[in-house]
Formats: sequence, C-alpha cells, structure tokens
Amino acid sequence: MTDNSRIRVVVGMSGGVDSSVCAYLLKQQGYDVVGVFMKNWDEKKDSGVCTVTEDYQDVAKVANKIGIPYYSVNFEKEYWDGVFTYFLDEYRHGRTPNPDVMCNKEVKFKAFLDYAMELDADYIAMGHYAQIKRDDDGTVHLIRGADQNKDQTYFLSQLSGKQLEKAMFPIGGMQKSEVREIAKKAGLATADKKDSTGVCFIGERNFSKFLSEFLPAKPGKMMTFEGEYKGDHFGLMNYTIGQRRGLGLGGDGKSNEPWFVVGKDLKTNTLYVGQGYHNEHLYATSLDATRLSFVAPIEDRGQSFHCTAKFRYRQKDSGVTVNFNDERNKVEVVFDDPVRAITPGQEIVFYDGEECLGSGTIDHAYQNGRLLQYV
RNA sequence: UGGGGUAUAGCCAAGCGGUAAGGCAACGGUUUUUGGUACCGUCAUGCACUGGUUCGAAUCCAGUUACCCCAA
Repeated sequence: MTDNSRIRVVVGMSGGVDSSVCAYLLKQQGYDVVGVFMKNWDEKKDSGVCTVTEDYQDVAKVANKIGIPYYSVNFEKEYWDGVFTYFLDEYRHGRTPNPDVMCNKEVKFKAFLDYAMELDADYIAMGHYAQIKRDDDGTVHLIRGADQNKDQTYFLSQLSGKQLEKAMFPIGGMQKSEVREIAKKAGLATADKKDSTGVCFIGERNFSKFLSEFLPAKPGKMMTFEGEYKGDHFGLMNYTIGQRRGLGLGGDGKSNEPWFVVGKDLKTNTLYVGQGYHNEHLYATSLDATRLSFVAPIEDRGQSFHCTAKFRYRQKDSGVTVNFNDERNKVEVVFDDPVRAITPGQEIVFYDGEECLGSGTIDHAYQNGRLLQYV
C-alpha cells in the first residue's frame, strides 16, 4: 500500500451519503483528508425552508466519526454572480437554463477548487457518480459513473481538463447501493438520508413561486399553432418545451389526449400548446449549440464527427453528427433519429462510449431545416 | 312562444330499469443534484329541477328551467 498520508485531499461535503462515503473512503486509504461544507445560498433570499443547518450538522457528525477536520465556506457571492444571474437571465430570454451545470463550472470546480488550493490541497474530491481517466501524457478524460442509473457526467460536462486535473471521484466506480452499504457499515449518520433533489444548494422549491420572487410573471395567451385560443398562461418562464402539467386544459370532444407545451414566442408572450405526447411540433432533427466546452482536446476528430449525445439528464443517448463552424465556437448537431422536446438553454452533452467529451448549450432546434418556435 | 334535440364531476364522455365506465385537468406521491418527462394513487351517496310509475330510475312518464337546431 502506498503512503498517502502526505497527500492532502479536500472533500466537498454536502451532508449527504455520497460525499460522506467519499471522505470515509479517502480516510481509509490513508490520505490527509479535510472536509469542507459549502454554503452558497441564503434561504432568506427567498421564502424557502432552511436545511443548511441540518446538513452542516450531518457533516460535523460524519467528520467526527471518521476523524477528519472540517470547515465551512461561503460562496454565496460567487454562486449569485456565476450561476444565479445567468439562471435568471436565461429565463428572461424565454429559455430553460441548467443551473447545476453552471454551478459545477463556476463554483465547485472554480471557487471551491481555488479555496482548496489555498488550504494546500493536492486534490479536491466530490461525491459525484463520475470517473476520471488520466493518460500518461497528462490528458484528463471524464468517464461515466459505473452506476448507469446515477451517472452525473451530464452536470460535469462543461468542465475543462484543467479543472478536472485536481479532482477525485472516490465513489464514481461504485453502485449507489454499495455506497449506502458502506455508509451503514461505517455507522455514518447520513447512511439512510434521502437523496437530495432540486437545484443544487437551493433545494426543493415550488418552482413557479420561487421564480416569481426574482422575475415578474407576465400572463399571456395559450394558443395552438392552428390559431385557436385555449386559455391564459401565468408567465412564459413557468413553462418549458414538452411540459404537460400546469396547463389546465381538458378534453374538447375531438380528443382527450393530454396537452403539452409545443412552443413559445417571447415577442408576443404567447405559449403554444398542442395535444399528444408525440405532437409533431415537439420533434427536432437538428440543433445549434454554442458555449462549447470539451474536457480533452478534440481537434483530432476534425470538423465533423459522429458520436452519441444526451439532451437532458437521465435520458438515453442518441446518435448524432457534430459539425463545427470554422471558428469552432458553434456546432450544428444533426440527429440520427428525430428527438423530442429539444429545449433552448439546456445542455447537449456529447459521449463517445463511456467517455463524456464535453457539451454545449442549445440555442435553436430545427425540424428538417425549419426553425422551431421555441423561444 | 310552431316543430325537433340535448341536459351525467372543472372539460370531454359511457350508461338504454338493477344500484354512476374511461380519458383530460386538478391534487397527492414515486423516480430525479436543473426545469420537465414518465410512473403510481385520489377524485360524483349522485346523473338540470320538481313530482310520478316501479321491489328498484341517470335510465320510463309528466311538468318546469336552460341551451342548441330547423322553420317562421
């Protein structure tokens, strides 16, 4: 066994099982482990419930149990400037942002990473279900978590190799059930704690209510693309492409199929609705994406290459062809088969087998070359 | 103010004398580090109203009310 005692690892501890087990495993492996809890959101900013205190207490319990020092840092400003302003701005533009992708890019693997380095860390560790592969020449690759059901590379896809260079994902090669088992055997307080959901650091919220505390909700009309008025919506920001719930539309004698959001028009403040899960307006054949970021250099793949992609978290991969523009700052992605509910503002994440190549942010969706009215 | 038709939950809608299907919406939950999707569960002691026939009526009869259609 190699001596790891001189290698310092700063673990981002959230108060959940995954990061608890991370810290535990690293300690077992003899590393010089330091736990750090991040506080990035002040619940006083909205009327949300406060779970921060409880989470920090759990971090303390776990840290004490495994015998490591622990601290708390506050990145509220970094989170607000790097994540939340972007988040609100995307909604203002009628798009649907993915704050957690940005959170990893701007906070966990930037502000937190810098902070860890100030603590003389050699590495930072996180409880993500993802794996890292390092080539002999130092190139870093991001690999899907071994638990296909929990893989979180989608949220890490905007990270650069540089950011991942110093990262460790101790549970990336494990199944969630194994992680819980380890936590239980080690007697960690978080062993049976429910997995957290909701926006990272903000948590579960009544989304419409939450948004309305930051952005004005402008009611408008719900129309079909055939021009039929179907009712009113309470603000375009409260709906996303392919959404079913919240429309309040029932059967009309012609069809009793459920209604979905099939389009938006920010200029006229119109929400377009249509019936049927397989509504024709929900299927795209290609898209444009910018804000590209790749973990490892991909120039050797040329101007155009085929790979697989995910357009949402926990969605099955689809085959796609990626075509770069000359400046390589924008891609046109053509799908092997039509894809439902491509949404501007969301990430398109590229994979080659188990490797996560990187991602871009979706700007426009097209159906056989025709722009779909999605913003 | 002649004739015909329809009235079942928020929206559609089955039921045709035997003790209120189903879908949509809504609500609750499961899944989920975004939003969403998907999945599961709940949802009419009552069928426009008032009488009547019947052991038994949303279902038959009469009257009332509302809306629709065709004639004027």
